[in-house]
Parts: sequence; C-alpha cells; structure tokens
Amino acid sequence: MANEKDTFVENIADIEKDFPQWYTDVCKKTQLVDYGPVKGTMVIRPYGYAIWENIQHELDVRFKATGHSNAYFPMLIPMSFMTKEAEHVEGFAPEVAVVTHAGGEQLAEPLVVRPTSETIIGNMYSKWIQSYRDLPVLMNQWANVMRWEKTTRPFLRTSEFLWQEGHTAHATEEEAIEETHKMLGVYKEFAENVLAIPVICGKKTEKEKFAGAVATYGMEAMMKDGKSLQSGTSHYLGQNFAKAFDIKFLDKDGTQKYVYTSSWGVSTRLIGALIMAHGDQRGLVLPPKVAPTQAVIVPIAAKKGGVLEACEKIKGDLEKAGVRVLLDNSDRSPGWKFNEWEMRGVPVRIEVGPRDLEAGKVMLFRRDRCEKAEYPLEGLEKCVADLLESIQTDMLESARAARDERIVKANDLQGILSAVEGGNFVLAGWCGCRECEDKIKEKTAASSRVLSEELQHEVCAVCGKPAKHTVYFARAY
RNA sequence: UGAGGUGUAGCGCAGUUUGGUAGCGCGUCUGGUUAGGGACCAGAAGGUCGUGGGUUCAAGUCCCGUCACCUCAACCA
Repeated sequence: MANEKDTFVENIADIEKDFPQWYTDVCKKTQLVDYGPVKGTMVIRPYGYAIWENIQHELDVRFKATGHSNAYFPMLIPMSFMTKEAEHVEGFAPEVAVVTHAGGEQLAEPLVVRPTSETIIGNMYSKWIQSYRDLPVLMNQWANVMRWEKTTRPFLRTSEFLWQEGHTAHATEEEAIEETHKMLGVYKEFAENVLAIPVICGKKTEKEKFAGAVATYGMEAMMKDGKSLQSGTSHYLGQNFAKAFDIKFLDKDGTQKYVYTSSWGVSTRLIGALIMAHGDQRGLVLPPKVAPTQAVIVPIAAKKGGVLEACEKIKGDLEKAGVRVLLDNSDRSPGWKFNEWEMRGVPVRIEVGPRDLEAGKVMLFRRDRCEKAEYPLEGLEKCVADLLESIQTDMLESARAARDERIVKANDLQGILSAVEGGNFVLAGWCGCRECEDKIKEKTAASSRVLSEELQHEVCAVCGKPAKHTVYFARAY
C-alpha cells in the first residue's frame, strides 16, 4: 500500500537521471511484484500477474492463428541432454541450477532445471517425427525457466521467470527460416498494437546470438532513459539440434533427412518493458489492452444520496460493454484514490459526484496525458470505450515519436559515445569483425542490438574499413 | 565476480563525527467532523537499533567478523 506521497520524481527529466531507482520503486509501490525468500526470485503479485494473463491471452490468440498448439514439457532435464549441443551447453553452463539429490539419495545422473527447453523438446521430437507427413511440428509452451543470474532486477532479470517458448520443426531450411521471421513479425505486431511499444527488429550479431542457433533475430524496445531492452527473440536453429538429438524424417524422395528447427520466446520481462517504456513521474501508465483495470470509478461524497447508486449503474453498463472496470468505494478520500490509481497506471478514471449527477455529466481522466474532461452520463459506455481505444493508439504514437527522436547516426567511436551518453540509439557502420564490436562495447558501454536492414554507412565506425552492415548500438538492460 | 552504498517501529528516515537509558513523518487502532487532488481534531498502541563477538562503568554510536539488500560494471529473456 502506498503510504507517503508517491510522486517518484519531480519532473520527467529526473526520471532519466535515476531511472533504475525509479523503476524498482514503481515495481514495489504499485504492488506488481515482491522479492521471494530465495535470492533472485520474484513473487508476481495479483496486479502484476493480471497483466501477464492479458499478455498470455493476446499472444495465444496470435499463436493459434498461425497454426501453433500449446504443449508442456518437463522442468527437469537430464544433464546428458544439455551436453549434446556443444555451443548450447557452453552458453548455458554458467547459469544452470542442478538437482543432485532426490528421494533422500544422490542421483546417478544430475538433473538440470531447464534454462530453456530446446534439448528436452528435441529429444521428444526425435520420437514423434518419422515422416514428412509429420511436419511441420508447431508447438508452444508456457512455462517457468531458471537461470542462476548473478545480479537480478524485478521482471528484467530474475533467477526464475515465466515465458513462452515456441519450438518448431520443418522439412526444409526455407520453411524454418520463414517461421523464424514470421514469429518475429507476430511479436512486433503484438508489441506495437497491444503493449503500445514500438520496436526495432533485426538480426543479431554472432556475439549476441543464442547459444546453439544459426541465426538469432531480436526485438529491441527503447526505455524512457534511452536504453534498450531485448524484449523478444526468434532463433533459426538450422540442423544443429536436429543432429544433436537425431531428429530425422523419411522424405518424399525416400531418403532420411534431418529437420530444420526454430525457437522463439518472450517473457515476463515484457512487464518490465511496459513499466520502463510508458511510466512517468506519477508511476505506471498501462496501455488499455493489458491493464488489469481499464477504468476506475471514484465516487465523490459517496454518502450523499444517489452517488453510490449512480456509480453502481455506470459500473454495470461498462461491464456489459466489455470494459474491465473497478468501483473504488473504500473510505479513502477522493484525492487519495486519484493518486493511488494514477500510480498504478489505470488508463481511465471516472469521477462521479453530486454536482456531476445533477448536470447529467461525469469527469473522465486519461492517465497517458493526465487530462480531465467532462462527458455526458448518457451513453457513457461508448465514450469510455472510444477513449480507451484512442489511449491505446496515442500511447503507441507518442512512444514512437519519442523513440524516433532518439535514433541518431554516428560515424566514429566518439560520435557513438556522445550519442549513447545522451540516451540515444545509434546507427553506425560496422565492418563485421568481432574486434570492432568489442571495442565499441569497451569504449562506449553500448552493445550491438540488431543489424539494420539497409546499409546506410560506407565505413566501419571503428577501423574505417568498408562497412558490411549498419548496426543499431545502444546501452542495454 | 569486481567497485561503491545502505541496514534503527508496518513504510520512509534522523540520531553515529564528539559513547551517557530511542526520535520524527507517514501508516495503524479509538471516537468524532469531513469529502471535486493523498482531509481535520482529540487520544492510543508499536522498536532495544541486520547479526556474532570485542573495547568500556556505560555502545545505535568505537573495533573485528558475518549476513542481507541497493547501485554501477560483467552476463543474459
């Protein structure tokens, strides 16, 4: 519960100065999340979990529309599975948790708590896939995974987190690559239309690629302080896991072939992205499509005749119109409620008092712009529904405008450094070599996020040799 | 894992320099008046200062150890 005055900072510029602190304060004060008793774990509280449920729902609709089915695979993976794909085991070895004892005895083979499920799913796919008729296999799993991170932050990096991981197997390379791109496209559409977060998608460099993948594509979102958050990934795995797990099928031409696989995922980190992409000095700003409560009704002078009754009626009407609505009839003062629900990011507030009712009006407040205006009581459902819709699109537009303002070009190391220090994404030329990528990281603390689709530079910002790519560089969470 | 910081009432903090019996604000509880931006009045409860040891007549305060949390860096969804 919020006690003292919860204005997190005085003005929006100050958010950028002390953004990490602002972020942890918001997470706790708005009752999204709490720390668990085991270090690095988080408890997602009902308000936070409700956002996750809305995210799950919106994604499930999209996954089903693209032909995918949900399934569930075990959390415990035999150690021997993890070691079958060389790059994969090397990439994940430092952060896996291992079960060595169970049932009061030491296990003959230790079990790994899944950091991701490519291996155990590969193992099952090898049994399920025999013929070209079995392909493609298009599955998704909603699950928890565990990665023993050294330092943690709510939603952005915790030892255990919730996610979905899609795993598909295809007869041909083209089809698997197409799937990889298609799902990245699904993520992009979802991020922009549901989360109202504009994203930059593209291929990751070798250095940033998933352990065991042939190619990794990422979705990067800009946070209010200009840093980037990797919000989703889609991997083309080639035949790496097919060969490691012996996933073969008999093709039409009568020969045995390895399948081509893909995997893709987004996690509860998206909740962190929502907070950091839209939040302001008053706290959360949630886009209507994922807000647990889309409209809150605050009665004024509730004891006076008719006020509470009118609120109940408005609530019923809105519910009928499909709006997630809450009537706050607790005995707090109205001002307290205004601040509380603003802090928790509810998109629309409906103020109902005796004076309004007399005039046949109510006051609507929209959280994204902090604007208040009178609306007629008659036909209010329609007004609220329309308002929610415009909040949704306005949030995306203003986030996009803010982001585009902060994408700049640079031609050398100094240019990259001053740009990222100003909280920008930087487009710079790159020759393609690991040394230059490392040097940028070392000198500017910015990492390569994704490759731009078009080549916009002639030379590498570091070595001056001809540029092979234009790359988005940014400091990242 | 490297560097820095913080642990005192449910929450946020002061007190530590210069040792002398534990303070403030918010919240909570009781009663009442209120209500259009975190209301007001009156009363009450609540902590031995993260933790272990040491110095001292006396330790929240000084010394040594230890744990937890936070920030930055490194690593990652």
